[in-house]
Amino acid sequence: MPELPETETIARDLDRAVAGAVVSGVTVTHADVLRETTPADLAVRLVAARIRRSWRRAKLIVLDLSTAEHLVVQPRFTGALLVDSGALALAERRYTALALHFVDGRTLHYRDIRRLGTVALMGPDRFATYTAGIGPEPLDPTFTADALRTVLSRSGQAVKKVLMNQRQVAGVGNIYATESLWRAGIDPSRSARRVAAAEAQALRRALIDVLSEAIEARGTSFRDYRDAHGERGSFGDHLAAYGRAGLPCPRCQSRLVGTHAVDGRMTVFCPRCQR
DNA sequence: AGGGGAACCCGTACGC
DNA sequence: TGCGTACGGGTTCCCC
Repeated sequence: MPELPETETIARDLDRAVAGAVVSGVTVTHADVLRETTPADLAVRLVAARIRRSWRRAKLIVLDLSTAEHLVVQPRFTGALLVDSGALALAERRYTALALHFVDGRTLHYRDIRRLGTVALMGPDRFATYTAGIGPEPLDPTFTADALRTVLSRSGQAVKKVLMNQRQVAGVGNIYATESLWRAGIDPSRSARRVAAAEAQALRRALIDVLSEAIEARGTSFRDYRDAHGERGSFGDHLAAYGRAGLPCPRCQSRLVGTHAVDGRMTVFCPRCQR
């Protein structure tokens, strides 16, 4: 389940690997991952295009093309982008849904075991509209405490749910919402608009710190996540709350509680130091 | 507006 | 051993 740090890791690795590569062909083996395009249309629009760069927006990997179009990959749970220079094992290619072949002989696989992930091809206008609907990037300088407070004040929903809503804040999912709320000492179920200014400031700090540290660690490998080299991230060793229900809170030693009460998603928090 | 539920998909875990 | 079924998980969409 790649969130912001995992997606950032993939996008950076991919940028090093395939920026400048020119597409020579496209193979679609599972068309159901495609959005806003078809296999035939994809081939027409991608062949001869050069990949300008690979970057991240929210939990999306965006490949900018020389045609001014954008290939937008949303890996969801099991999606992965793997660069094959000829050494990729057959088992790794088994779940390829889409492959871009490059003039230099390499292949970029979009592999997705459960195929809930998506790949869309968007023109510049469509891409602009699409990204305009996504909330601010937490690591952007414009994501100030005031900006976060404005977002939170607009909703009476649980603060954790608001953090995870991509229209409100970009790139934050269950792991990093859980961790940042633990660090900020805020109960995940508390109404967003009841988060005070000082708390919003602490929450902003916690989000930025947690996400930055996780990028440094190349992400958290829970279940299937692997980076573009097939490697795991190491931030899992630093999680204080996520996945630790029943274990002692690292801050106050109280027993961490796991609940599905917020948005039907597993939430772990410390009932003593998160209020 | 906000809440609930379904759909998307298939490996994994489990029951028999 | 094998077959059948429930489950999870982020996002979107639909309905109340």
